Amino acid sequence: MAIFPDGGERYLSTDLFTDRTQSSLKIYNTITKEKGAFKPLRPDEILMHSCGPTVHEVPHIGNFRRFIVSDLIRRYLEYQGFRVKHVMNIIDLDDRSIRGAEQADVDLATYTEKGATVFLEGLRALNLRPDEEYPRASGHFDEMVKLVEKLVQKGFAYEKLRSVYFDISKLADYGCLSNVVHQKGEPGRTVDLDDYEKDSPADFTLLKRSTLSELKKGFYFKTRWGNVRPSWHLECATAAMKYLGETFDIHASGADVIFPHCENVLAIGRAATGNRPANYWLHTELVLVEGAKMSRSLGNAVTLEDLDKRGYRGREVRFFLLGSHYRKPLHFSYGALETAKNTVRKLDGFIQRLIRFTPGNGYPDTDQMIYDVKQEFAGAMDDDFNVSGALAALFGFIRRVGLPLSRGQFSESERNRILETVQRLDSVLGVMNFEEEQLGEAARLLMREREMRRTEGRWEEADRIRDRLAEMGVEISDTPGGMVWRLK
RNA sequence: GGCGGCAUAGCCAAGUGGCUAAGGCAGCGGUCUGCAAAACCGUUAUUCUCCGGUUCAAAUCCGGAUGCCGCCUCCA
Repeated sequence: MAIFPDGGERYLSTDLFTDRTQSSLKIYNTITKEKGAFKPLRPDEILMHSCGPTVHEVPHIGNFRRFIVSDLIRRYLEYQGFRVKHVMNIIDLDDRSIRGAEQADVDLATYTEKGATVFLEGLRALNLRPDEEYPRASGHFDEMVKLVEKLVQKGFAYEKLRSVYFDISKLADYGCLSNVVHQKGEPGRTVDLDDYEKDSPADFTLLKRSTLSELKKGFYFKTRWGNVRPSWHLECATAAMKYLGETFDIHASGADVIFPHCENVLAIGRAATGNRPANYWLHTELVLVEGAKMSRSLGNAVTLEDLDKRGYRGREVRFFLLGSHYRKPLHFSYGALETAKNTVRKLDGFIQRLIRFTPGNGYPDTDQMIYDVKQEFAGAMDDDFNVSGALAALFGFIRRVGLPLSRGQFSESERNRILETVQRLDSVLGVMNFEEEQLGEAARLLMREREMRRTEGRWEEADRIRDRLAEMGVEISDTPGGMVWRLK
């Protein structure tokens, strides 16, 4: 047993102890229905695909949840020392976009621009790490056709009345992701057989014959089968395989689209290459509002803009969407958002106190505390991204640091190590603010004036100045060590 | 009807067989303060929806009940 002068923390956290081939991360895989060890395809780089959004309208925060989860996963893998290549395709070629563009009498690109722009702005507001690029379905039609040709050649797809369908009876184990079993003559409840011209109602669309009005407006692509538009499943499968290759590590999506969408992306990949396109299939649960799925059609959708108007910033929304486990539904309410806001404020206060700290003679437990929080944090995240456990570790650390910090016991280098640790944990969470708050000259003068009034015992005047500072957004507290302030 | 999932304090939430059931928010008590606020200290579930079973031992496993959510091949 070696004894390190600094408690070993710095030594143990170096790369010497990071064996990436032996990652202790466990991930729940929707295909196997169990948590298992994560084994990356390559030693240093993770390839990850997230089903992107449709952009026929402005996204709501329920849409954003799974992107934040993808971001959390990506950040945690990066925290573990992996490089992550993440691809998220933007679906700007779906039926609703086409219908919307038709009705608005504009071309498709114009129609989808707003949704796409607001979506990308949302990613920034919610502090998601940017990808290299965000491929759009509309720019990848040739690749889609090539993929369909391959499926037709291999006998997995057929043309009927100028549409091309995927024949699921040709693929053994179709349904292995969602467990949807196809029984003869017993289609699901919502199947209206009159709407179908496929060989079997269970087959899914790859390329759909364009309607007359779509043809008139020019919303179609020419192929050897006729004038068509692609299906969402084909778009997703094409983008993932183009940017990540035939086999990648992680496919992330929403629990509401396991079937049919992800099942069909999996089917296309397996049919085309003989292998599963992704090894790990993750699905984030939904955001619920008063017990029902948040969706535009139910009229309960809340957008980032709505929340911004009510005074909730991106970091606060991020914390709310991040705060509970991704495989559990998340109940939206303004009360819950208020909780998130208070919690983020508490974190901000802690950071500001660390930044403006009073140096002391040193606190011997510092390195042990740092070692513990990193262990607990990683232990929780390794367990299928247990954010609640990771946050508990963080808050436990903050509590342990709190007393010595309030007494001014930490040395400068200890304070710096604590700050670095919190920064490192936040490289995963992405909810904290490490910029020192600045005070304006006017506020500074008022504070000096108040201090004078207080020493003179003119309490009413001092209180009036405190109120004025509060109006300016500066919160004043009188502590044994003197007046302290922070921004509201 | 089929498939998948959920139920833990006032609210949110971790815990999937064994140490006092994490943590957050809110609340309450205290220290400090001219008053406040912040900070810090302390406190808040003999019990995990209900009933039965297995076990030396169950929030955790099994059976059943109740309530709730998502999906069921158009579209997303």
